Amino acid sequence: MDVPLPHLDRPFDYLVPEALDADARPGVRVKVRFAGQLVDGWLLERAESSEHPKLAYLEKVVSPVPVLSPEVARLARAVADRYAGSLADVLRLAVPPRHARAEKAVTAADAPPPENADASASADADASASADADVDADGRSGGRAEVDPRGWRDYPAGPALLRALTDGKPARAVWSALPGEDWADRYADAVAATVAGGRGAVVVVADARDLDRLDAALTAVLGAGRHVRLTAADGPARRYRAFLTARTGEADVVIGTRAAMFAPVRRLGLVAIWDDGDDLHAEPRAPYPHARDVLLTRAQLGDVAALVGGYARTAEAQLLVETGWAREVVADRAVVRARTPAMAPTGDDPQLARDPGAASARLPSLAWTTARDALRADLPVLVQVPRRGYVPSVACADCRAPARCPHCAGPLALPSAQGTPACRWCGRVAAAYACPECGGRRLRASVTGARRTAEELGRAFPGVPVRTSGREEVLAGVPGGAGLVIATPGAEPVAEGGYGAVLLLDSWALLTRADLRAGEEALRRWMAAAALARPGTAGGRVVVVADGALAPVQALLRWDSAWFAARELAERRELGFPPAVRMASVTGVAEAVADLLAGARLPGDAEVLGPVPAEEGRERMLVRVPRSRAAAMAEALHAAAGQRSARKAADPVRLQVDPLTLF
DNA sequence: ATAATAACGAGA
DNA sequence: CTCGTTATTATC
Repeated sequence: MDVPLPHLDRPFDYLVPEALDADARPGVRVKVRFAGQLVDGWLLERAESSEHPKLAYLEKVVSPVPVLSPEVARLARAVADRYAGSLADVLRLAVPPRHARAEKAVTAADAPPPENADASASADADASASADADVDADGRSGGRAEVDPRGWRDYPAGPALLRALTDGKPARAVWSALPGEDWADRYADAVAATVAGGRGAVVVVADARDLDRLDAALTAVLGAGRHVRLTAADGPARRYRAFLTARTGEADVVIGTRAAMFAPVRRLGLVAIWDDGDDLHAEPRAPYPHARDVLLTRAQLGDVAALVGGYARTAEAQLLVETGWAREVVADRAVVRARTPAMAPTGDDPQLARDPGAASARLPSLAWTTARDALRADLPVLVQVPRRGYVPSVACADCRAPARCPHCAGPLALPSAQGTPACRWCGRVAAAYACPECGGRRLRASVTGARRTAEELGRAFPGVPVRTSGREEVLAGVPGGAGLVIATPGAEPVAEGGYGAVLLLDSWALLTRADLRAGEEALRRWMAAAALARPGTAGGRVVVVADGALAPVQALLRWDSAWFAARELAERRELGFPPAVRMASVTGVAEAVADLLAGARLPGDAEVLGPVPAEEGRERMLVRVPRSRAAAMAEALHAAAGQRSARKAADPVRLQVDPLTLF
């Protein structure tokens, strides 16, 4: 039933009229009369009989295409259960809205497949045997030919991973990519290995740029037509068309943003996610599932291999490794050292005054000389700056001159509305700030975006082309010669041949966020930028403007995010934070939150924490349980939400399991 | 949303 | 004890 009310989150029985018998197959959309009105619904299964005494008839089959595959139906139920949500909410995410014209175009070409094509949904031998027969009949797969592991040879466990994929084994890997790694090529290899074994794949990336890169890499390996892109950004018609192409089995490799995480794929053999720490992987609509968890659930349910990769490792990925659920795929230290650019932290800057160029660019002198040297060697330089509006820097309230750190001339910023200003570069607190221009002591928030930084740097390095890549315009790549590239995190273009220097200027903004993931996120963004530099042996250098003693900075310098992730996970165990435990947040007006929690039959060892202030007028309570009680907690909260919705409680309450931000 | 149904209380 | 009204709950 396509109604989001949690107390109606269960199947209902209907009679199938003679006229609809042929079309009324599991997986089709239907309309039924429910409580007097016509509502949309899903036909989940056909049955001979019903417990229910008085059944109504199915009103209509919206379309005979069984868009909901058995595997996805099962997955959606599991995801709803994990996230204390309703099946209807998950199905809204899993099956894109119908587009009649697109449907006509696709189904005219080929008829929907017989149900036994969904071999991945069941582990039964008959289904997989017939699946193998299909492959040979298709002539699409040349048996079990081994795929060239190419760049995977740099990782001792890499070739074995590809072999396992080709052999159809449910291998599970957490991959830490080397700096300079062409991750898209490696993912294309993994998909090719899966396809060589006669199975399909789903790969999820964070944004359109990563998707384009993966698309190109896959086209190079598989050719066109074997894979399909599925992303909400393509619009309803193309999205539905891509969805149907996968559903009919015409394409058995689906790549996309998180809209693709539920994509129906015939004989699914591999689910993969790149850069699982990117917060774009968290679905903002109820029940707020995370792409990584949806894919891992899929792997778990379906005897499917899983690949979780990134330059940086998340605490969640670390947990997979530590529990033995997945194996890590990492390079040997010697290889890491050979590939890593030369890295140096810089905070204190006693030489600032002696470098007029650095002063005018408002850069610490090590950063400035590093950039200068790279430009002289005719190599591009990447400067990573905070996203506009991310953490506002401040200016004098009287004369509007930007407030600069008295010590290193870095921009000052206000960590919170009433906090004292602190330097974004060296972190020093400027308690007794006085404007050097007019002597004013009052500050106002201002924003120095990428464009402004670009202007300043352009003046410091005259004659050098300056490009910016940020929210408005994201560059995919830049040429190899001398040039400055100013980019916000996540928008760093790839440079031909690699950058000669990468300057990471936003350390303060990243590290001082009041967020559980601040350190992890900083490291992730730094590594993503540093990965674009040449190896140290080829002149690549990275300067991070931050205290070299900080753990995330240490992890960057050693290119060891596994170490950092282990540390991070240990800390979260100690503090009792996810992913070491399972948490849920309950958000709403105070009475509603209290009402829901009062009605929830939580497991005995559940802790209720809070309230934490949320958006205006709301409050937020956190429920914490050991991971072994996760299912019970989700069930209890979902049931309590059901009770409330059944008695039509006025104020809505938002339930989020493992929310991305806790404070 | 709306109908069935349980709960309740006033009047006979 | 019944009838009429109101809260509750299920909705195939």
